[in-house]
Amino acid sequence: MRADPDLAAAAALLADPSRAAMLTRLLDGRGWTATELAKVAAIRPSTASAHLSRMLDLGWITVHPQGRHRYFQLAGPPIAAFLESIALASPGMKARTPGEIRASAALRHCRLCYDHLAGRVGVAISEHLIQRGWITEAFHLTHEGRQALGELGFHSLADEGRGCMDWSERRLHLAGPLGRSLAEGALASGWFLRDPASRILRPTPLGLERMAGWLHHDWAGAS
Amino acid sequence: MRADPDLAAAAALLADPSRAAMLTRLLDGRGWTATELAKVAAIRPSTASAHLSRMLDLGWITVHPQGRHRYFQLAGPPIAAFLESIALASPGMKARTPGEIRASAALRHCRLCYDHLAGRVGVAISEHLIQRGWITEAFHLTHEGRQALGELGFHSLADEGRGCMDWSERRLHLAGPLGRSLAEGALASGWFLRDPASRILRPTPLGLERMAGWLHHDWAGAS
DNA sequence: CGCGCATTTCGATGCAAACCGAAGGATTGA
DNA sequence: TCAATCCTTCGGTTTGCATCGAAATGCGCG
Repeated sequence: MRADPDLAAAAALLADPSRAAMLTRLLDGRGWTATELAKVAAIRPSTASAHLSRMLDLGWITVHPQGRHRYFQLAGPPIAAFLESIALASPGMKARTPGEIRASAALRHCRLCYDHLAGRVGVAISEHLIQRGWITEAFHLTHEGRQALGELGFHSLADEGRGCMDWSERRLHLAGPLGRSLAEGALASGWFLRDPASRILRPTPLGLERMAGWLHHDWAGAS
Repeated sequence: MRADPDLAAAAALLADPSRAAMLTRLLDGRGWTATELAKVAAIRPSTASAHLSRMLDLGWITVHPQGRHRYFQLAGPPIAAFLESIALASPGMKARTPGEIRASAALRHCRLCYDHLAGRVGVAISEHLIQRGWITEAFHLTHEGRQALGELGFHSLADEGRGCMDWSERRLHLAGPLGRSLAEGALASGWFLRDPASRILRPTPLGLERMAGWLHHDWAGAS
C-alpha cells in the first residue's frame, strides 16, 4: 500500500540543473549518448554518466546499446507529459543573447512536445480540429475527421488522443496516439523541418501554404 | 522574453522533504501558520519560516496576516494542479503503521484536490456526469446538467470546468470552477466530513445514501 | 505599559551530493 | 593484436543548503 506520493523524491531528480538540461534535451524524443548529453549540460562525461544512471533507476529514461554507444531516451509519453507539466510552473530562464531570443521565439512558435505538435501552431491546429468536429472535445478522432484528414494526406491515424497542457500557450493541445500519428504525418509530408539540436520545428514553404489554406491563418513572418 | 522554462528552479523547491510535506499539507486549500507547518514537517519554526519565504518568492503560496498569526495558503488552482501532476510521477512513500495504511486508503477513496473532489469517488462522479450528458467531455456544464443537478440540490454551479489528472486513479476528474462549486455544494449538504488534519473526505450516511441512489453504486464498506 | 506568543533574522554547523580526474572495461577498426 | 573511442566506476574535493539556537521584531492581551 502506497501512502502520499513522495513529491520530494521525484523533484530531487529534476532539481539539479545538469539533469534538467539533459532531460530538456531528451524531450525531443530522440536518443542521445552520454557524451552528447554531457556537452549539453556543460559537465564531464563521467558526471553525466552518474546522473543518467540515477534517472535509469527511477525509470525516467531507457537505454539502447549499439556497439560502443549507449543511446539514452525518455522512457515514454507519461514522463514527457510530466516534464511538460513542470515547465508550466517553472519561472523560465532569461534569454540573453540574440541567438537565445530567436531560439526562444521559435520554440514558442512550433515545437515537438516529445512526439506531438506544440506551441502556437500546435494549439491552433488542435483547436481548429475541435472547431470543425474532426476531433471531440476529449481529443478523440471522429468519423468525419478520419475522412477529412485522409483527404489531406494523413493516413494511419490513431483514434485515441488526449489533451496536453502547453506551457507556452497555457492551453490544451492534441497529444496521445492520435497526436503522435498526426505529427508523424506532418513531418513525413515535409510540412516542418526538425532542428538537429533542439525540439524546434520550422515550417517549410509547403507547410505554410497548407496551413494557410487549412487554418485560414497566415503564419508567414510569425517566426 | 523567456527562454526554455527553468525546470530545475521549480523542482528544487519541491526537492526538499520538509517543503514537500508542508506543500502536501497546504494542498487541502486551507490556511496554516508557520508553526503548524513546522510541526507537520518535523522542523523548527525558524527553519519553516525560511522555507515559506522561499516559496513566497516563487509565488507558490500567499500569506494572510491576522493579528500575530500569518496564515499561509496555496497561491491558487494552477499551483495545486501542478503539485497533483507531480504526485502522478512520484514513487510514493511506503505506508508503515496501521494508521498510515488506513489514512492512505481513505485518501485514495475520497479527498479534496485543493478545491474539488478526487479519488475513487471523485472520478466515479465525474465519469457519471459525462455518461449522463450532464457535463461535456471537456468538463463544461450542459443545459440538462444544470437542471438535473439543481433538482439534486446543487445550485449556483459554475458553467466552466476542466479535467484534472487523478494521481491515485490515473484518470481525469472534474476540476475548475464547476468542480469547485460542486464540491462546495456537496460539503454544504453534508455529504462528506472534512478530516481536520488532512485532505481526506469521509462520506456521511447521508452522502452514501445519495450517491448510492445517484450513481447506482454502493460505496459502503469501501472505506 | 509590559509580558507572552508567533514569527523572522542571523551566524554557525554539518551533511549530502555534484563535480572532476584517473583508471579500467568494452567495442570498433586498422 | 594494437590503438582509439565511448562509457563507467571510484576516491577525493568542494560547494550548497537544511538545520538549529539565540536574539530581535511585531502583535495582542491583561
